[in-house]
Amino acid sequence: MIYSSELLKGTLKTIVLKLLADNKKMYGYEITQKVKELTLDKIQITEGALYPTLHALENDGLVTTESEFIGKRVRKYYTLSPRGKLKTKEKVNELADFMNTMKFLLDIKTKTS
Amino acid sequence: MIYSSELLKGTLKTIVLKLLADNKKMYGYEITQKVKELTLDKIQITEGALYPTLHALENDGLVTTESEFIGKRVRKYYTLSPRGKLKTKEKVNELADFMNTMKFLLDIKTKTS
DNA sequence: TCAAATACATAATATTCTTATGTATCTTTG
DNA sequence: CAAAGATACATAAGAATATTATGTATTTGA
Repeated sequence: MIYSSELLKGTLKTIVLKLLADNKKMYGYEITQKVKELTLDKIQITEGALYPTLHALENDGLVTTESEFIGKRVRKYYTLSPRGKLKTKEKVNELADFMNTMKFLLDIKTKTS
Repeated sequence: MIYSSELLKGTLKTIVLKLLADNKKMYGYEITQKVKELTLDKIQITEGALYPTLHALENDGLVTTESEFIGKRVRKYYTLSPRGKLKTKEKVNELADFMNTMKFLLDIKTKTS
């Protein structure tokens, strides 16, 4: 199963931040592969979604970047800034809370109010 | 806490379908209030999001409607069609699965691959 | 009586994704 | 050794789905 695309909406930024928190330093393509691997292909981040998201995180000062040459090809590493680390905790907590709320909503068997 | 707005994206349709599955017959305003109540004000569905969603469900044949007059004011009830019931199960299962995957992603402590 | 709540709806705008396209290098395999 | 596939970046057009604003109207409660 691959999830219908709308589910990812609103969670991509949090996923990226969390991966950076766990892995210190990652580059874009690596992030797509890591997510694909960890989710057994259920979540496949497209490049058209990822790169703009990474650029937005950089503009917001949540990550810093450093480019490295691997042969002749450039590779752009992203690292969380101190503010990025705080933001990650907030976003992860919020998403965890949201999922608990959703779990409750989806399990309710109440027939009347 | 009220969740940042992007989290709701992609889950609204599922929430509405699930509520209709549990309560047989509901009208729009009632749905907004029920969600607000069940989530302790954490999720507040806006009318601009809800009504187009309900209309889309109707166009897709997932719900049927019947209007009723309460005094001089109209109230439009929504009920799941047979296809809507099937669709609800699919969507709820998919979202539950997605949340498990996200839970795993957010909990991982792996430092390297 | 007048504000707040109930009840519907739509339009303009914003956000955030998909899909398509572009460029270029590196690696594997027949 | 050529060609396909993987690696690696990026942006633009379009779609989907929400917010915010606006509109209409009735009912309720302080």
